[in-house]
Amino acid sequence: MHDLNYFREHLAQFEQMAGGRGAAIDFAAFRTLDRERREVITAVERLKSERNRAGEEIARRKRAGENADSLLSEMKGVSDEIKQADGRAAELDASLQQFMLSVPNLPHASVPPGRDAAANVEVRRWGVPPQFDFTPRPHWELGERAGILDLPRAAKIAGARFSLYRGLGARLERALANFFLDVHTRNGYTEYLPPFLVNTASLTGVGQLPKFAAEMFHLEGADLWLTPTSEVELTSMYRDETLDAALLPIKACAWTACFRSEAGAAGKDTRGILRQHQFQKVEMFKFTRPEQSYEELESLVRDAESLLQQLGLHYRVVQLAAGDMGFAAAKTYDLEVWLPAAGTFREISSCSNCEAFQARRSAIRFRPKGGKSEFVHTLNGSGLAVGRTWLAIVENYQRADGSIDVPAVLRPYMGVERIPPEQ
RNA sequence: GGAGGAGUGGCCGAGUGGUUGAAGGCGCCGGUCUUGAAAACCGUUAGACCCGCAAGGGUCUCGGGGGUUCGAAUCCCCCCUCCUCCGCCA
Repeated sequence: MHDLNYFREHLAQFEQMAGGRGAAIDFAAFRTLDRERREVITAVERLKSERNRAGEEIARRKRAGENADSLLSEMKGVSDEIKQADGRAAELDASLQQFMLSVPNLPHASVPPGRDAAANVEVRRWGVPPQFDFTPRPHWELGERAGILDLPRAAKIAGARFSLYRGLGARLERALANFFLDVHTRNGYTEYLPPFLVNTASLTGVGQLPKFAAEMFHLEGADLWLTPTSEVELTSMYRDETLDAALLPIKACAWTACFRSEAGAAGKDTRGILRQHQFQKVEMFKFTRPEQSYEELESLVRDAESLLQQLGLHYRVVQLAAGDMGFAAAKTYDLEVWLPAAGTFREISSCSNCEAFQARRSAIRFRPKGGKSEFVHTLNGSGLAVGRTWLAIVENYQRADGSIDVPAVLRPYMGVERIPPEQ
């Protein structure tokens, strides 16, 4: 969310941004609403000021044993007026709030313009694609043959877009999560294990609500949703707090399951486990001072990259264009890993600086030495999506016989050097 | 799930309808003193919003929401959170 005064004074800039992002925002409605709201507030505050003054006078007269009946009956009328105007002000306030909550973040000056992924810019590449003297198989074939992934039975348990890992497949998933967390904690990120269910206030604070309710699972009869990403939990743990400035930047990481309804994704990536209703992710998160957030974004990306490098997976870093970024992000880098069966790069991590957008919604501040409190900047990045790393390893490390080599860094976690072709 | 208790400013803690945005203490920040520091003393110390070029003025906020009243931290109703005991449970 944006600062109301800033928004009002820079409307042209926001109108331009909305055009660039393809966001439909009714600026005319805002102007009307904003004007009316301020008129009503000004009027009601004048009445309240009058009431407060009269209240003091009534108290004074009563103490002095004088009669205050005339003032009392006069104020009765004023009080009714206030009640009415206050109701109207509350309505307008709520409408304005809803409007402001639906305005996406402004892209940083370094973000390439463009409405969609076609305008994204490749920043760098690492490694080379593995060479095969056979046709590489997709992970669902390899997984099924090796007995480490059972999608038909997952469908029996829960339905399409759910997975059931088995044996060394389950172990690989667990090994990856442990490996990621071990690296992050060595790099100074504090490990958290948060709730997987989150409330409406938390989702609103990060920008997931009110606009993206359809992309999540909601519990019946409770104000709880299945978390779509632990970015929600890690942001919200400090909601309504003023952080100790000396502690910034604060670095956190967490392993959680993530749940997405993938509404509107029908027909996309239906084979395999690339796009699931439930997947695991290790998230990296930072709370920083405003002046250091872009520097911290670069190091966040490098922290994510180092995981792929240690795993020996070929990848590229892509900077997202304005129109391809998430609602809350001011600048985003995606890490895309090479998938040999499809012969394409696919997203495995997304690292964003949200600047003060989430901090303002969530009221997360810090106080500079001797100064007024300010909003922190929040950054998040996957480090990494575990399920997608799983399938990247299976595909990139496959051998002709259908067995899968275990990357060296994972062997201590796996206890084996290779996943055999049949189990 | 049942019974009881509690939620006040960065923290502790007063306050049961009328200069209480809130005593007092602690902490923090600034200053005086000091070669420096400590101590002592003085001062400051939340956020949001509205009017205003500004200076400044005003409104709201005592877990959240609603109500009673000219006026509510103080009275009433609903909800939330925490604590204790019971039940249940991994």
